[in-house]
Amino acid sequence: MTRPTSRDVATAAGVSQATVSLVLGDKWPGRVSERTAALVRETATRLGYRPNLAARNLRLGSTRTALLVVPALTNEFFARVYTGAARVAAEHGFGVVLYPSPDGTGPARDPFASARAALDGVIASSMAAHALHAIGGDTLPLVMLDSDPRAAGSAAHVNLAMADGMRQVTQHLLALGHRRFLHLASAVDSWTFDTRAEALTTLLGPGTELRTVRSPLTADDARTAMEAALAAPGGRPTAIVCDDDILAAGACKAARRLGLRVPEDLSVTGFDDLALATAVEPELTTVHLPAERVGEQGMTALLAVLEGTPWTAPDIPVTLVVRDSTGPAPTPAP
Amino acid sequence: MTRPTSRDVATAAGVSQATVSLVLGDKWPGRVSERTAALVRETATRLGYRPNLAARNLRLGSTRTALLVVPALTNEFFARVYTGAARVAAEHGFGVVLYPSPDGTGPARDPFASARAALDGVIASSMAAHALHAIGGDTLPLVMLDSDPRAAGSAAHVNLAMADGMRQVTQHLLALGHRRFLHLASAVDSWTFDTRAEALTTLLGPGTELRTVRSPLTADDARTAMEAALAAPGGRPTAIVCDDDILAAGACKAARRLGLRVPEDLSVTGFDDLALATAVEPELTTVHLPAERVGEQGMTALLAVLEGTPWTAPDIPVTLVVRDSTGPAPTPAP
DNA sequence: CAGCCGGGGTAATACGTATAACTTGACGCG
DNA sequence: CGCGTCAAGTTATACGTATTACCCCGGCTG
Repeated sequence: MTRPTSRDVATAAGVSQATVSLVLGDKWPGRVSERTAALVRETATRLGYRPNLAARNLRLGSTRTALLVVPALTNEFFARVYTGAARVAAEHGFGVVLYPSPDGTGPARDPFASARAALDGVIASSMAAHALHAIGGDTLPLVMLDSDPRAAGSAAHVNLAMADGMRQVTQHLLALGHRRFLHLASAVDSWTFDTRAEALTTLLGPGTELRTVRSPLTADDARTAMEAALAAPGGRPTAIVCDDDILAAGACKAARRLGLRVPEDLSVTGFDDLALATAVEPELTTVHLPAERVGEQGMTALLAVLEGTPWTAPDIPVTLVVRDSTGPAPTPAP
Repeated sequence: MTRPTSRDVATAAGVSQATVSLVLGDKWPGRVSERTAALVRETATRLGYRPNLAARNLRLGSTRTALLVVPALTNEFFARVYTGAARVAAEHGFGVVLYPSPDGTGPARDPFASARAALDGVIASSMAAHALHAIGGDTLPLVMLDSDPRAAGSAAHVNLAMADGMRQVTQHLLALGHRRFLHLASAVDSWTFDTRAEALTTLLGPGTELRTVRSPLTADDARTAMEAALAAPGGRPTAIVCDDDILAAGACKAARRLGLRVPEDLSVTGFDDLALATAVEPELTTVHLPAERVGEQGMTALLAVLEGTPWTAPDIPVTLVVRDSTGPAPTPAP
């Protein structure tokens, strides 16, 4: 009643276990005759044979499995990163296993144990890098996603052109005449967000004003932050740059609650281009981040590293998608 | 430069490999003295020893790993199912690996191979059941999520009380005076959606009218379907029941494009209670589905099945959350 | 003092696979 | 005719762990 092994197949087919292994591994240029090969294959399927992956992994010393470390899968962005990584992995006979909650709600246990499998390498989002390091994940081949290229030593990097994304946002808003900016920034401490903040600061020239509010990436926080910011003295901002579509949607909603129209009175931009961006009204002007491609390139990079090939690639380009949440700056009425 | 094995630890500590295994496995009631145990542990951490999971799995004949088969992780609902399953799994020393694209874009290969690890059991969403069967996954302990309890033979089931959810929706809308309904139904062929459609049909009494449009679960499809439905002759519906929040959001947007106000002219309800539901305006009246609990119970059920315990549990209750997208039926004006 | 017991450990083994090393006929060629 | 060659397999082994069965020795008991 137990699963058949390669030896069972061998016995049933009247050959040796080695032959079975050779046939099923497609390793028989001239080792096995076509006749016996066919016999072995037929027997294997007849018995419903499936190789024991644990045994194979042990023998080969490699599991063809990568660990993807991300903050939370419920964030559509990371779900898409996973999808991309898993696709490339599958094309190369690899699997991807997740470690989604290093700082989240789950029990913060050893990912290498929770993976329940030996790992060949790790792909880690910078937003979970601290957990990685605390655990000793740096003993495995490592690819970092969206992390500071100057840090992290020898690890391969896959980065989005975040600074350029912010440049596109800024230029778009400046061209529309905006001068008073509010940056709804993520409270998460990460290279990604630092880079954006820095880019925004340097790109806004003289004659402009920038206020920054840091908050967690939830719509509620956006609302609270907005109310405080718009009630502040000294003239309210006309453009709100958000680190995330969720924040942007929250900002739009908060604005309307306060009696402001978007985009007539207030322009709002986001980041990510999630499904949410086109579900809300007005549809969000936002920076499209090709999340799947991040996953794909991350896996590609890891495969290269595993082969010993040095890997490097330019930042993944991002593009501003102009929709309905931005418009000309309002003329300073009464 | 290669990873240390338990034998390396043994040699370094001056004991046998068996002792190392005993100590690290916490299997020493009186087998090993406290002194040597401490020595072994110290040596292990000093060398950075990590047990080879492949070898352990082979030896134990179990990997403590479950496969979760879902349609797509980018659907927030399934991401949350995963999260719940992974949490319970981790509490029991189990891991969860995903097979997310049986009918999606990815290469539809053998999930048991793509998992790259021997599996102890499978948790499968009904929306991917066909793929499971075609592959032979029924040879493993199986838990079905939201599938027909009468089918699938002996497999354990974890179901949401979908019919009751639809009942709450219907009663809510009937109480508001609605009599003309449009059901934006999912085109996916699944017990989940069939149950809802059936419940809706039977719950709507005489004197009511129901039209049904089946479409994929995307906002764009909702829009198209809406335009067709509202332009149809014979009086337009006043209540739109959607199988999904994404559809509902699309329906709201389409309505507004057609010059109809929600909820004054048209009431809209969703299903799932995704983050989207509160991000859009008006916030959606929708049926809250505790997705994490589905994952948790799925994993709990699988653990029970693996222990040979028969498992059964009542349907998971769902609750209608009334927000701003539903209101009294408009009085039939001119 | 012999026997026995139990604490503290070790040697040996099996899990199922992939592959290197070896074997065995049959055959071609000098 | 003898030897190298080659096709077609087979035998043997190692991967790293968990666990069973065994061993040794000091002390207690009768």
